[in-house]
Amino acid sequence: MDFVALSIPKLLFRPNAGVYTARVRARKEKRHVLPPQNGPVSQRMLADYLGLSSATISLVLNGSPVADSIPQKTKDRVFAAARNFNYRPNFVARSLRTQRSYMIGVLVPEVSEGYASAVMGGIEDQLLQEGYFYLVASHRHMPDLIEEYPQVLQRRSVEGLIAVDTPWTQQISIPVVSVSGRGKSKGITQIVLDHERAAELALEHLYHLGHRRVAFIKGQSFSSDTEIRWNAIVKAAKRLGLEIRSELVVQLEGDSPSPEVGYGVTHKLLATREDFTALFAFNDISAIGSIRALRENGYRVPEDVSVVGFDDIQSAAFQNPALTTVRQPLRRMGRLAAENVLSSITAPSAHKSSRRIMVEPELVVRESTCAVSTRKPGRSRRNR
Amino acid sequence: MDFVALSIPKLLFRPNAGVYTARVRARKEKRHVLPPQNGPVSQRMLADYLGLSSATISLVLNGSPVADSIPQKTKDRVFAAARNFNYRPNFVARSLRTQRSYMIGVLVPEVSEGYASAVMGGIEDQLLQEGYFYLVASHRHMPDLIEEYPQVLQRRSVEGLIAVDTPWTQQISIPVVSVSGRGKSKGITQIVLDHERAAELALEHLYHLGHRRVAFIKGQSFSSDTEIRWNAIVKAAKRLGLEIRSELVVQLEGDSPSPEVGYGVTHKLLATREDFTALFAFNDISAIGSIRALRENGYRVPEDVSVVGFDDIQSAAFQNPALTTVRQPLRRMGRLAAENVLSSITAPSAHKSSRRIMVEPELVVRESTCAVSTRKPGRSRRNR
DNA sequence: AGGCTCTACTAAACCGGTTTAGTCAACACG
DNA sequence: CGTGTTGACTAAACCGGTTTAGTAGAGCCT
Repeated sequence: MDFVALSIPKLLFRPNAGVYTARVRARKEKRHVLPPQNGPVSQRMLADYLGLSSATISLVLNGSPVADSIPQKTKDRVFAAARNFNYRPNFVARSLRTQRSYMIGVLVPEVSEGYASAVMGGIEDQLLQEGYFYLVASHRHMPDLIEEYPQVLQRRSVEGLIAVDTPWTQQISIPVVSVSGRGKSKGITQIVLDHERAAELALEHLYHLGHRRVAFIKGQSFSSDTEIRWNAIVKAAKRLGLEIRSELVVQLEGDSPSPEVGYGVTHKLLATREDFTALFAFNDISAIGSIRALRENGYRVPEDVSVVGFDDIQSAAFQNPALTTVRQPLRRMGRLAAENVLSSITAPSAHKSSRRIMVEPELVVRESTCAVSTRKPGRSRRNR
Repeated sequence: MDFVALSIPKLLFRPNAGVYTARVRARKEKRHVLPPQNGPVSQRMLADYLGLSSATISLVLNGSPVADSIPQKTKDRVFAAARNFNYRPNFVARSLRTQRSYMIGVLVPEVSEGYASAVMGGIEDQLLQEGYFYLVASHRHMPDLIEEYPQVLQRRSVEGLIAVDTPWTQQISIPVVSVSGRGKSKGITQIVLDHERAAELALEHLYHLGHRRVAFIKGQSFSSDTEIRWNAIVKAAKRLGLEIRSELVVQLEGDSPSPEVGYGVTHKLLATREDFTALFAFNDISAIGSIRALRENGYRVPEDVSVVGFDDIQSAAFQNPALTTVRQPLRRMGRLAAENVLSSITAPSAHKSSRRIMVEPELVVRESTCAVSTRKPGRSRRNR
């Protein structure tokens, strides 16, 4: 009784109570009203036009099993009207109800950088194919942004995250896949290069060419690959019996994405007047800078010093000399990352534990390496 | 009367009529229920906890003027609860109601390409700063994708579009800004390089160095800059009194983003055995390929042939020789594009007509150009 | 006692779909 | 004649906010 008492006022206070009833009446009278032409066509307009309910439209258009009992004739009317009026379901409304956004967040240090954009290319290939889009945020290695963006993206209702070359420490409730990131957190899937194999490829190549005094350029401390790659190098060198002399190891510094960083550090290396016949750079960018520094100091590449890069960026093949380098299959890594977030989203039970997916590097031999020259002492003499 | 008759059944058929009434009662009894811990906190949970309505929460948190009459004490309670329970409004729900997505669509030929990713860097800078995100789609110059993606993005409720290096013919109801695209459609804003100035800078530089026989590499026919840049070159050449000999003009072909395309076309040029002392390439990528081809044919760069590139991509400075090139301020163009979509969105009345915003190029002189050598005949002899 | 103004809030419509639990008429069966 | 069953469809809850129109109650005036 008080149920009625409480509820009746609701009726009276309804600003446009009755409009729906009117609509039903219109429907019953088979008044097929053409929707007035303003903005996009909604499901409701279609329903009114056809003298059906919006529920029916939804069921039919989505091919729901509930619509099995609806005769083909009616379905055809719905399909025809949808096509004629160019009906497009409102994505936001659907997202709200289904709790699906079909969006992935992508975290990168910087979009305009070759490494990240190559990976993004692969991510895109895969995602768009599966009907997903992605939101990108670049943190430029700033810790507070690395902390904040995952939250912001999650608030934007992304269903998963891909972190490229980004250290990851957070716990988050959506699937995360990292591409060559320092992953400490459990529960995230990592796509990593087989660094041991990469180091092996490069060092074996140099070793077989007769190089014994090899200099190294380590990556910047903030780069997530620096440590793991260095450890792999140490291991591979030990296996080959190649001595790593600390005087021949320098480290990149600074956040510039230009070869400048490799250039400076190589000058520093040369200033020590230590002897070496080969140089293994952290990446192609720094290798390019190194070559320039070597040249300016009177060394020929590869005759006096062989140089090996890493990554195989686009311009590596068109340097002078063309760079010998260890290729990371960046595009494939991006694609793998996308595949894995998607499968974690659609089958949340599987892949819940930390997984590591290794991809194999490839040595691309071009012109920046050659066998240790027999007239090597000549170079040495010139140097001292 | 029949109004009541029609409406009463609605009450009776309500599956869970009464739950709301119960909630109101709870509120009145000041039962501050802790929201059960599952998933993110909703506005409703906050409302129940505080014994207020969700409307109040919304009004207070959004600083609506309607909330002016609400005492500070109540507001503080709301703020405190929101903070304590880490309340984050559901973005999708808000989008649905306000019809704002704070998302922009970005159309590019290919994400992993240097040109597009540089522009995207600028777009991102600006958008993220203003609280917007963007969805990227790459069409790889495929006409059907160029047609389709704008629709798909619009269905995804983007509030504006930025088309980078993409021909644009459609009419669309949201603001569009193109960056160096062939824009035929009215109503879109274009960010374009001052190509006349660019051609002038490059040709004047070569002319003043004494070059009179200049070869040209035109862009691929699908690239939106090709035509306009070529016209600018023709115009600038005429002004300088520099003859453009059709035997010295070749055109890039194929969609490869590598210097390969410039390499092949330069070989073809050399095969004609026509004489030239300088080469103006369509972009840095093709200039790099050209230099390689020239070298392989025994020409020194810049002593025998000066080469000018276009764009000033990252690796241009670290080529050997470092490339002289016309710099496009790509990042700034991206930022401008973003600024302009945003202002079209927030002030739809202004900027409704087609606007063109020109940005100025800059000549970056490095090592790939020099004055025509006095021993130029020597080169010629060697060639024939 | 009735009317008016304020203050402090709330009900409920609304955004535009999806989905569950029904309804209702017609027919079949015992 | 009552009782299932089925075919065709719909009401309304729901997603989680925003926003408009309105209410209840207190204080003041006359």
